[in-house]
Amino acid sequence: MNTPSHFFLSENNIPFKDYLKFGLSVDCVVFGYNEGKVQVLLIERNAEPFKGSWALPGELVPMDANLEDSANEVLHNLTGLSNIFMEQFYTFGSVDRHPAGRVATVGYYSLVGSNNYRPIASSWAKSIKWFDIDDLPGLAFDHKRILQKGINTLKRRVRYRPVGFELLSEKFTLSELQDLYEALLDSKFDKPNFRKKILSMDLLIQLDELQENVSHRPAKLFKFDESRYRLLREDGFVFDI
Amino acid sequence: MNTPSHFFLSENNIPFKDYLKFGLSVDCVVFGYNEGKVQVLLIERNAEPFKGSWALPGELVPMDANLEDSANEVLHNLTGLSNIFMEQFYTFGSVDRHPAGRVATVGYYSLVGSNNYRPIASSWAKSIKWFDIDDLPGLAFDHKRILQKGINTLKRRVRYRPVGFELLSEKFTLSELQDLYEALLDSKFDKPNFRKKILSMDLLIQLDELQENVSHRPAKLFKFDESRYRLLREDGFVFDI
DNA sequence: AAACTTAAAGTAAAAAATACTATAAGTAAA
DNA sequence: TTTACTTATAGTATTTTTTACTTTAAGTTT
Repeated sequence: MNTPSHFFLSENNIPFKDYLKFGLSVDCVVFGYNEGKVQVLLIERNAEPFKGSWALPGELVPMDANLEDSANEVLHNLTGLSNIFMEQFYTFGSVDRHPAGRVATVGYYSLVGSNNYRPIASSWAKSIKWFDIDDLPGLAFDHKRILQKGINTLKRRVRYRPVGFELLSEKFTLSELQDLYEALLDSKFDKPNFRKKILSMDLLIQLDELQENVSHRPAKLFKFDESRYRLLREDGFVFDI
Repeated sequence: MNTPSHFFLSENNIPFKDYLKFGLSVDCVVFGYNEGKVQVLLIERNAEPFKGSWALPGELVPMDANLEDSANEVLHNLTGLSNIFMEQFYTFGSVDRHPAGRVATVGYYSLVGSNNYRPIASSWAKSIKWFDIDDLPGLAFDHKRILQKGINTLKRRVRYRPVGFELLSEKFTLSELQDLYEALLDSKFDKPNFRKKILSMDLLIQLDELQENVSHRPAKLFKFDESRYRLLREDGFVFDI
């Protein structure tokens, strides 16, 4: 075949409009972090196909909506939150991935801080639930593959971008941060060395507050210095853990 | 709005088939490397819209073709080559990105070794040409943005994956490799140190051959040890330059 | 007050990155 | 055929970073 790009009429005389029969959807891998475990938010479908199956939250993109807007809407419907960290990671378009037509889906992942999440009451889905990423149910469509790719992407990107902070409360201790990174990268770090490394990046603001309700010496609280990060990045700094 | 994922009929009663009106295309950022310059292959369109403009090679995905197959076909038509390194990097789906309909496009980048490329005679496009990535013409559609994202992606990924080798001939000298990395990352490295770093990874096979037709001491030729790389990766090794 | 737990600072050894020097091995010009 | 020139390649010493480990601090619980 020899179909040039974006022709109104291709060389083999297939009219342009015959190419306009795709569905496009977005599917969101929503990551959370709780009690040392990285989690994802799944919905239980309440419509065919795959009614009753667990699935990634997503929607068919309306003809007049941009992809990002559509993904943000899914997230907003699900959590009630706006302005959540979100990034596209991959597009899945196998011919047979949807039983009812040719639907390509664009995968987004987002990170929900543990203090941020409010479950939403809606007819959206039969139920919504957090699952540990190492204890997942079977999923509808090709969502297993999408989810796995999302997890791999997060695990890779977390080393080179300060995305980890998005998963914590705004204020956190260095030990909490370390626990998170250990869960994400499944490895262990030496505590004093982890402190030194993180602090030497000069990306954290130490607050005048201490941890509360712990039965031991409380740790100092920190928050991520967003504006300083932007500044450093302009000078070519690359976050690396 | 409240459109759940993949319903046959959405809650606001829009029939499923009314969502199936997207076009889907692939656009390829084909990277090459020549005389110390990183280049991309562009085509001059010979059909409306944007007839006469430079553009990324791409095509509308046929209803019965997978995305990767479609991208591979574009590349095959363009260069006559198969089995070229290729990776998806981002999907662009703005409502108004195509003047003739709602067309989302999936961006792929590929790397063509400098010994590999054979220009193709075809009705594909008015002309095909390599451009240095720091001296690009205006482009059709939103291809400027797509290309820029492709370049950024390559520059980021090149640090953590041994993609650089794909851009050289199968056999190369360490100085050639260094020049390539200096062009990709625009920075300079100390020559003896670069050698040591690369060789210490144990990813190169030293051949019993020397560079030819140079007016100075010829360097030893090396090739990339693909199978060893796969092996190391299984043990968690991450290429890092 | 003593035992316990985690925070946080400090220190020394090992490893890696960096800067630089020296030598080798070819071509080209005198 | 020697000398100059260019690039390859080996080697070394210094600095910086990472790693492993020790010590002290500051709270809670018994």
